[in-house]
Amino acid sequence: METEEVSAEVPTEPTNEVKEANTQESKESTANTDIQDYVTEKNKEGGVTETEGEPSKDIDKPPCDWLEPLEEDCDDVDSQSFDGEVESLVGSERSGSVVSIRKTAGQRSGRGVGRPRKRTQFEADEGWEDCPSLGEGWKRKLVFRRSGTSEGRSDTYYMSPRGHKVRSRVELVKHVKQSVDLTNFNFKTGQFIGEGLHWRKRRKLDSLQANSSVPSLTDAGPAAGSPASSTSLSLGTVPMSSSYSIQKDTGPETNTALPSTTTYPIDDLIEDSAHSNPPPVGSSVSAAPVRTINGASGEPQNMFCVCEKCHKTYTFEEGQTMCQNCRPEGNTSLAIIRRRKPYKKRFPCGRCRACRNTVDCGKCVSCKNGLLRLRLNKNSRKVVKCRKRKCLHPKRRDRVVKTSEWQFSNMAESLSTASNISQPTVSDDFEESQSSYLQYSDSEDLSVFFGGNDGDGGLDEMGVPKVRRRSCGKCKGCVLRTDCGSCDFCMDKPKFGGSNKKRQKCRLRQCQREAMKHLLPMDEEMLFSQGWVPRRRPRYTYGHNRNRSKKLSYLNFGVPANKAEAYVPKASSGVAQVVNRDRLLHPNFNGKMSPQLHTGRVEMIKENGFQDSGISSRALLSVRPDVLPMAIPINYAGTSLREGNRPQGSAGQEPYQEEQQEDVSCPSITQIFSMADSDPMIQGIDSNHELMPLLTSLRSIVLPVLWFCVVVDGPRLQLIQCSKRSTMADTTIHIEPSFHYHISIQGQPLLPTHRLYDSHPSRLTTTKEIVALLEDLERYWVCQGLGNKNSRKGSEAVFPERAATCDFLVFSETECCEKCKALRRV
DNA sequence: GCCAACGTTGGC
DNA sequence: GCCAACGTTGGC
Repeated sequence: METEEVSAEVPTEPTNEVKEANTQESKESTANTDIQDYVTEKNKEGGVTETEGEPSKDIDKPPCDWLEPLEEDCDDVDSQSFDGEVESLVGSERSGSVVSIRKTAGQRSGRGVGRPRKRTQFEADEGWEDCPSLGEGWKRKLVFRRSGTSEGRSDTYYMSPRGHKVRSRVELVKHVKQSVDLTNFNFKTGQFIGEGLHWRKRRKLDSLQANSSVPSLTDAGPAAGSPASSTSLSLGTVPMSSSYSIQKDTGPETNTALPSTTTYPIDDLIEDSAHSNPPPVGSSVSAAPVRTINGASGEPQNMFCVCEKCHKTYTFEEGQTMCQNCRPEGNTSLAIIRRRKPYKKRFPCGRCRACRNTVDCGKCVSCKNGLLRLRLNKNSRKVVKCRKRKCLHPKRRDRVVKTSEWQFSNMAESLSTASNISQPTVSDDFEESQSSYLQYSDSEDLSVFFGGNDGDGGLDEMGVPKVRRRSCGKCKGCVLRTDCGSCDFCMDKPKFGGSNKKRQKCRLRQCQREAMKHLLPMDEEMLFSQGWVPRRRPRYTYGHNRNRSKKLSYLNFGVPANKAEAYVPKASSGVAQVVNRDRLLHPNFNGKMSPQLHTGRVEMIKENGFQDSGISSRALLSVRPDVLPMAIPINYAGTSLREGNRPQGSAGQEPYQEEQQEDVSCPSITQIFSMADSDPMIQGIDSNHELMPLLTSLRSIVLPVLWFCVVVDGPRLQLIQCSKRSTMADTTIHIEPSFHYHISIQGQPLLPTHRLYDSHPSRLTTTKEIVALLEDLERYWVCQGLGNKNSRKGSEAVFPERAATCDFLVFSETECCEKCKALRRV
């Protein structure tokens, strides 16, 4: 049977690509041969054997309702791996890419290979090929994903002549907009339209809203199985067993599944049906569901579909997925559409008059039909929704979630009196009906802060996908709209020059309330009200840990052992503990704990400086042992818990150490407040030295982020910004015994004429004055000097060329000081 | 136990 | 299509 391809005209896809592709057919016969070779191999790898004229075995599989949430097998097995193959052919490295894929597939089969850790394919130097379309020096690279459901898919990267790696079209535009117009540039292929063959982009069906079609091996049609069709391009895609496949029929009705068909999202069909006139050929929008691409006139021809049940072809009828023989009664297009649009499903608001109505009217069409149905079949369980009870203000899922968040936010304000929290008001009817989602959503959101469930795979017990619940929307982190740009998660972001591996939210913007649930409930509010916030969002544990209790399943929101410093964000207003990896491994910690366990534990921030050590001690006791804030000891010089920091109300209780040791199942920290007694940095200063009280005070408070006080020869105190990611990196405040001070930046003194000195006393005698100075310093950053050639790159230290009278410190919104600016103009 | 890596989803 | 970032997995 001769089969011709049907254009999968999807909105936004220019059909001139299609035409162009046809004109290029003969030129690309070699490419098609390559495709055939590769697809044949892919088929073998995938265990799929498909011969010309024979139906794919996949076709015989139960239909995959592609308007339902897809199971992975529905599209992954074929489409995703094949997708990468097509992309490889699209690019300039046609043959090479195919080979690379094969290698990848082979590697994949081996156990223990796994994805690269230390160096990703993107980072690897090999595989880059010249991309002359963008200009000299530009390189392009295809990276094939090698794991999970995206295995075989490819990402396209570019590297500028300067070595900057570009991961998206947007980034690319930023780089070349001065010199190259990318309007007609195909990011995937690395070519401009008109340069060569342009395959129609494949698009994944990851969302029904995306109006995408599902590629499959059968999509390889011309390349994979049919030499006869090698002269045509498969531009459409087909799900393995589409319920809505359409093809141009060139032969008699047959029970043979065609090697290539084209599918259309139902939504497209709905929209298409609304158009009376098809768009002109070449327009980017398809107004009708079926168009031939090779009909000379461009006029639609008779279209046929494959019945999803018997796989016979039948004349296309809008909204129908089966032939007339298989079509059940009442199988109207609208019925299908309504049933298969889960992502647009709306939920009753639960508040309107209709929702509150608990009694069926008995008069509306729905009620009458329901009664009739009951008469005909008393066992019928079909729920009939009285039209008088149909929600007047249905909400989309996300709106429902927001509602619940709003409810929580208001409730959260009265956290201290948890008994005041009222349950969401929903009508009985609402609860009884299918609309329990709202209630679920509310309770689920509340559970975030009151010991809710976790780690159950993204679905609740009712099969409803969980919403993302890591944001209360009210806390300081949630309210913050700008990334700090300096935490590790920010540094990972492409916009900050990162490689997008971590893909996590800025640490400063992570929900504080969400994290607080990892503390003992009785103290959550107290800790939070006192400004304690975990530094890192909690981890969920799955897999072999999934049987652990929910509480214990949260094990860590600390910092990796080797990145403790980097994890502390810049925060002008925040006050944080200093984290020092080595000090966290102080022998005073329980010897049973591994270094990794130690440093991977919790780090806490105190948002506001505090003097009341009792608060902090109480907080410490409140934290579960396995989430103890490791940074605390550093700031508690010479003040052990037993010596006076016993929490309020704890008189008569067992000593802290013993209390901790009771819990043998969790790591414990003993004598945590005594470690500073042996601090070698303190040993260098006489206990009667005038700086000692100030040092002790500084150690007993929480300094701004990564400022740390040390004693140096003199003796004198130095407050050092320890984070090299801070704008104040390598900045030191030197406090002399006379309490006079000066500031140095990168070893250079900040001139006494600097404005910073004006707003602070000439002597720093109290912690308050010091903290004020530190916080003031955080408003500045280091002058970038004369040029930007050495401007900030990641976390590297910057030593730009400067004016002799450089101010060194300029407000962070200013690039350089006036002196350097003047020199720049010269 | 831990986390880097990345698939995935939803917003825009 | 891009982006942010949540959720999960597999290797160490």
